[in-house]
Amino acid sequence: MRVSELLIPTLREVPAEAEVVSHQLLLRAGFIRKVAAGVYTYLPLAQRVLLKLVAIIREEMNKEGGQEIMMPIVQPAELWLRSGRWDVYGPELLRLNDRHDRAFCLSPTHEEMVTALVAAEVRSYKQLPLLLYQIQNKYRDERRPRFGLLRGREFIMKDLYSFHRDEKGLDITYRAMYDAYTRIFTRMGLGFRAVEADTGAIGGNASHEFMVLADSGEAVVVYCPNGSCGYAANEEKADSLFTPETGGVEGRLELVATPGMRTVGEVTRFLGVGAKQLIKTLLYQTERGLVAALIRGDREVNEVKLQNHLGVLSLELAGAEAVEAATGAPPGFSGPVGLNVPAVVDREVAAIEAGVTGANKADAHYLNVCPGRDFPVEDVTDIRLAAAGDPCPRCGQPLETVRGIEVGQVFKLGEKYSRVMEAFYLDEQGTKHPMVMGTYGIGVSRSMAAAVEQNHDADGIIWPPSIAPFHAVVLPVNDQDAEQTAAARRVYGAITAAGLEAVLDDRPERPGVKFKDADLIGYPVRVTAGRHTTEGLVEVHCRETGENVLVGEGEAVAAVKRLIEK
RNA sequence: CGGGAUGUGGCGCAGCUUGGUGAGCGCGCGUGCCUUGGGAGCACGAGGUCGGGGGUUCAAAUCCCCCCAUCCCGACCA
Repeated sequence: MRVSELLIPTLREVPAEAEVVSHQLLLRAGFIRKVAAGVYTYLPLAQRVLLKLVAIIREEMNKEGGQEIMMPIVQPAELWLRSGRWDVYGPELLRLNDRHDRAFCLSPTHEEMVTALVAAEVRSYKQLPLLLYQIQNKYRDERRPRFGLLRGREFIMKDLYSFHRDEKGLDITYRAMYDAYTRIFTRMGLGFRAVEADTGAIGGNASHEFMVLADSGEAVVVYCPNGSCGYAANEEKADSLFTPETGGVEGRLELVATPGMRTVGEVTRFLGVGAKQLIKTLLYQTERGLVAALIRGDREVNEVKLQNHLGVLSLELAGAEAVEAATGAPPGFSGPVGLNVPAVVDREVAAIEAGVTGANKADAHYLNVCPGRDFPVEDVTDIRLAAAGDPCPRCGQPLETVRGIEVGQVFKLGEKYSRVMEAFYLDEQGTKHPMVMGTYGIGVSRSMAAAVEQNHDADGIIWPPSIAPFHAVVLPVNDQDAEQTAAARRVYGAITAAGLEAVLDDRPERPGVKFKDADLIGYPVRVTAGRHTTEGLVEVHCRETGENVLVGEGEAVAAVKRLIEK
């Protein structure tokens, strides 16, 4: 294709709204344009990349027996009322009403719809397992869309849903999907890591997330640097070895004045004690009422762990009024002594001999607080957030953390949806069972942005060849030079005839403009027809390495191939 | 949802404090000349409801009120 005929509106300046590099470069290089906050149009170059990503995904899904279907994005409320998620999903579900005032939503995911379909059409164990997938737009009314394609309100997802007669069947497909995902992201040229993920309060017993490692990622991955161990989990799921430290020496409970000292930092400085001796008391509001979480002063609560432990659907820190009503003191002075709220005690707190806590009185703390003596220790568990430096739960080496962009997740759903949507099958004996389900997602549009986050330099994008919009650009330096333009056309023709995808930059622009655009757009290979065409030579340049070789016109195709296949 | 900021031609911005002069600058765009190995130069030119609505005033991009949009920060670790 000719660049003069393509819609590639590159920008010299960075649009003010773009914060992260993938957003900036995709805008500048003419891949995307914003329509509304978190909603984008994909221009021709982006569409080509998306089609490549989709082709890779489709191939690997089909290889595992997936059958592609298409489902409505607009879905009736009844479907979501049946699963209970109409109420649970909250404001992130983009809802709308039709002219008859019937309620609908734009689907953020299709478990309900696909399970209803299978419930209606599949009856027998002979029809299982069944793997259905779709690649479509999905919607999430983010409270705050940001980072361009990384956190949009409309995004493209591949979701595969698997239906099995039992856990054993699910395990096989789960493993197959895990392997397929590994192949997919490898083929996309992404540096990624599969990590253990949390399965949430309801259902499910295994999940992995596929993280593209990038500083701009919103997710934190905790991993063990010991290669032979290989432990890796997302921050919410991550465990660490329990290494109890008995802080302090048992003594008499003592009330001290701590005027205005609310935070751990303030209290430790004021009293001259270590943060490890502080017992933070956090009050959470749940649908079953207030709950206190006790955690060491130098730790943070892992709310996912806490929520799972409690088995509640909603969990959020209580407001100042609620804290005051329950403890009699403003936030900052809460403590477990005499507190009439059920408490979850972190196992590290239980090990403290004599700690410091809020006194449930404004401007006062207790010293020498003994767990068990001064307050009941009944519900002990691990509710702390793992952090860098903690010992690995498997091998004990210090853990490290890295940021990542979640591009895929595989999840064992179990029977949660099949039960509520009544997806049952009959076994050989004619007995009815709920189907066992799995769900496996890939963020397609997000993967494109993640690829840019990971593959760029000061000049622009550096597409991995497997997902580049075109493999090569052929660039005549001087568009007035008949020899150069003729050579460029010949090489372009040879490259495309060889089955590669190329563009010919035939614009009547000065060379600098064409070079800059080529770097910005990130074609993996550039073929330059310049001064050496008089000797029958063209330059073949690798965007990634900067490698530049002069070859005879006839060898240009082979040189391009070598660079994109390496 | 809370806080902050911004909204002026396609993009990036100035002008607003202290109301009144032809609404300006750079880039981009069109035409012509010229130039051709890293976003050239000259000339001419097109293009703007100053986010929207209301108000104050003889007069509003500029002051006041409301709304909308966009971006950033935060969303409470006691």
